[in-house]
Amino acid sequence: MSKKAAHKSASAAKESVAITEAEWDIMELLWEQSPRTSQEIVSLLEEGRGWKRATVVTLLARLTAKGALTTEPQGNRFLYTPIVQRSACVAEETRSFLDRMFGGTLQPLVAHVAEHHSLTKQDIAELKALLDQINPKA
Amino acid sequence: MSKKAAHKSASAAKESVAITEAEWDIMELLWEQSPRTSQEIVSLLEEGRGWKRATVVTLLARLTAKGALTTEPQGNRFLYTPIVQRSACVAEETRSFLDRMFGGTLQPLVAHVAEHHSLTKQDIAELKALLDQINPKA
DNA sequence: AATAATTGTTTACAAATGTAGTCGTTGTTG
DNA sequence: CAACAACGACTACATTTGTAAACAATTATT
Repeated sequence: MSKKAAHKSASAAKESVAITEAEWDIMELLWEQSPRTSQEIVSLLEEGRGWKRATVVTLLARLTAKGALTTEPQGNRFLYTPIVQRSACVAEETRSFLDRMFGGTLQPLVAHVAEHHSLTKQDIAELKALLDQINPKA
Repeated sequence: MSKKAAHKSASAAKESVAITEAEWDIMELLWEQSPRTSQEIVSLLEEGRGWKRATVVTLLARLTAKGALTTEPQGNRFLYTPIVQRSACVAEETRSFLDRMFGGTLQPLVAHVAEHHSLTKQDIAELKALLDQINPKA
C-alpha cells in the first residue's frame, strides 16, 4: 500500500476556515487559477517569496487539513483546488476588520481613508459613480 | 533599590508598533480614556473578557516593552498612557488590509461591502454626502 | 536494473501569542 | 508590629505560525 496520495481531508461543512498570512499567498494562486500542481505553486513561490519547497508543501498540507482546499490524485501527485471561495474569505476578513476598526460601518472607514491615504478627485468620482450603481437592498 | 516601578520602556522612535488581537483590547480602553491604573483595566477586562489579573498585567508589560504605551509612577503603582495613536494604528491596519484584500484601493472594498453586507439607501446617501465634503488632496 | 528526481508525510524548531501562576516588595490594617 | 492585600516582575506553558530538513514511496532516467 502506498503512503502516497493520502491527504486526509478534514471534516467538511466547515464554514469559516481561518487562513493565515502565509497561507493566503498559496490561496491567492489557487484562486487565480486552479487546479494546480504543487510544483507550479512551489516554483511560483520560490521566486516571488523565496520559500523553500518544503515550506510550500507544508502550507498546502495545512490548508488541506483545515479544509480550505481539496486534492485530486493525479497519478502519484495531486491537483490542488480551493474549496473556500475567495469572496467568502474576503467577506469574513472585511467584516472582522470593519468591526474592530470602525464599529462595523463603512462611513468611518471611507472618512479615514480620505484623510489618511488621500483620495484623488478621480477616486471620489469613481466612488460616487459606484454608489449610484448600487441598488439598495434594504 | 526597589524592584518596584521599573518598567523598562523599549527604544523610542518606534514607528509601527505591532499590536496583537488581545493587546488591542487593552489599547482600546486606554485610547478611550487615559491614564488609567492597571486596576481599572484589570477589572474592566475581568468582566468583559474573563481574563485573569495576571493576563492583563502581562499584556500591559508587553505593550510597555514594545513602546505602545508609557507608564508614569504614581506612588508605587503606575498610570498607563498610550503612546501610539489609535488613528496611526488604524491607518496601518487599514493600509495592510486594503492591500491584501482589495489591491490597495477603496472602490473594490465599497463594491464588496455593497453586495456582501448590504448598504441601505441611507448608507449610500451618507457616503455620497461624505464624499462631497472631501476636498481632494491630489 | 540502477540511479536520480519528484512528491507527499513526518518531524522539528524558533518566534509569537494567549493565558496565567508565583514571588518579592511595598503599602495597609488591626 | 504582624498579617494581609495590591502591584509589578519573572517564569511558565500550550498553541499557532513561519520555515524547513529528513524520509519514504514512486516515477523517470540512464
